[in-house]
Amino acid sequence: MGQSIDNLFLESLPQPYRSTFCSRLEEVSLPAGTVLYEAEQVPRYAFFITSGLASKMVSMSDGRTSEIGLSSSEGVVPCYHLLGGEPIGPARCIVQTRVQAFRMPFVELLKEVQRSEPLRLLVMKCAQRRSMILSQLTACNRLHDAEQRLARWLLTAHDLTGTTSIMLNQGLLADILGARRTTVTLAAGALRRRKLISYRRGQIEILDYAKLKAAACECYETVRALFENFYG
Amino acid sequence: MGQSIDNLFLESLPQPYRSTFCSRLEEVSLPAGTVLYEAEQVPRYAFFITSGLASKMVSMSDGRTSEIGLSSSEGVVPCYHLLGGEPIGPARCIVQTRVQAFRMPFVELLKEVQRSEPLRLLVMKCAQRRSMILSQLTACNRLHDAEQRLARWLLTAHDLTGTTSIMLNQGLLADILGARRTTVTLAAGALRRRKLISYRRGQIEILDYAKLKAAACECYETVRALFENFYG
DNA sequence: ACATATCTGTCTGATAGCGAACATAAAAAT
DNA sequence: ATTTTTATGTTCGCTATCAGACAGATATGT
Repeated sequence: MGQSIDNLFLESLPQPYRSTFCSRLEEVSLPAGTVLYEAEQVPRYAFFITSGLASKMVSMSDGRTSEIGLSSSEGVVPCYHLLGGEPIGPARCIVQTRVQAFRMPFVELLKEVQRSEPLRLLVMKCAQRRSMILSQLTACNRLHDAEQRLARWLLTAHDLTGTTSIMLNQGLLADILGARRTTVTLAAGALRRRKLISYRRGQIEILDYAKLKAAACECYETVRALFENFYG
Repeated sequence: MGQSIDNLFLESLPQPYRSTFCSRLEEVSLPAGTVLYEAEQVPRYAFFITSGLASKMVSMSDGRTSEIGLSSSEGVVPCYHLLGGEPIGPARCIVQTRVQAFRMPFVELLKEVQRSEPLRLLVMKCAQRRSMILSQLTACNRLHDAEQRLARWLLTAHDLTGTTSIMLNQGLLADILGARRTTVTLAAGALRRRKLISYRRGQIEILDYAKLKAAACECYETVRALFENFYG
């Protein structure tokens, strides 16, 4: 029953606080395209995703975009907005594949983070991990080519969702990778020819995890390692 | 008299805590090339820079590098290592132009961050700002060309140090921008031809701030705005 | 003044990716 | 079944950057 694994952030809150906290959450199901928060705005809600994928995206004035982070059931969205400074950042967060999540009004969570030490400790740890991932991806975006980055993204998405099948077309992948759609077509075509993946009209299938990892840049492994033993 | 402005982080600690805290700091002067902390290692010291520039760099296994953050007197180095998770990240920090700083053993500061609320609040705010900068630069590295990024970097360095003159040769700029040295030569040459900058053997001068800003990508302004009114 | 090290400029061929246009194929709507 | 929409594949010329080599210029040390 690969359905609805719980959220790791919520799961690692200590009892009995966890139960109290969770009773204040509302469960929602959000289709692809839903905006979880906008750039340059205070988020309305914070989300604890239990399944699906959401991307944090930065858009430039010419309309080009690049993903700066991928979220699923591993933490809280938004994350660094909760650290006590102005909760307004340059990125927006958008659902890529239908998300199940628990949500709470953002300002309510912000207050709770100030009030509750266990909650604050977790938020800080998650923000730290997110920063380290961002560090690696900043360099990755500069130094690695489209095929390597596509392989890295697919592997990360696989790890986050626990499935080998990802519903996402090449146009959206282009937005994520900060490349042209035709560049994604070429990169995906190359991976398919080598039988590392298959796909058809928005459904991508990972066929050979080991070889796909070899095709990805080292950034995949660097980021993956940051998730090991994270919640003690 | 343009010497040694104070560190903004330290300055915004509330009294009398500030005096107590600062009495535990040791002043150091560190030449270009000094490593403030290594990748994949627990930092030995935390630094509160009062003048000079230090770059956080990520290196790939092929030896290519990219800067992921630039630090001067605006905060604390390292920053996100202080958030309570494992204080080991993918980046190293290296002095680019001689740094004056106050330092404290890293683990000592880590304990103090847990103990002192005003200190913790500041660290969290700084980590949040650093994350937002990282977000923008992740996309910038993907979407903008070498000349735009060079202009952005020079302007940011100018803002951080308060000088129009930066001591740095093109080889180091190439490491920072994640490009070849010849690419930097071309980009710098183009900016010089347009009289936005001048340089000779490692000394870069900003000649026309406004035009240089126009030559830079929007990321410069986005990042700069994150520093406005930051410390209340 | 000279030798040496370092920094900068330039050239070459090769490649990745852009930007735009258009063709084909597969799903969805009627 | 036919039409419409959407996703994918392909081509083309163009540009930025890579990767490597080498020459010239400017500091620095003696």
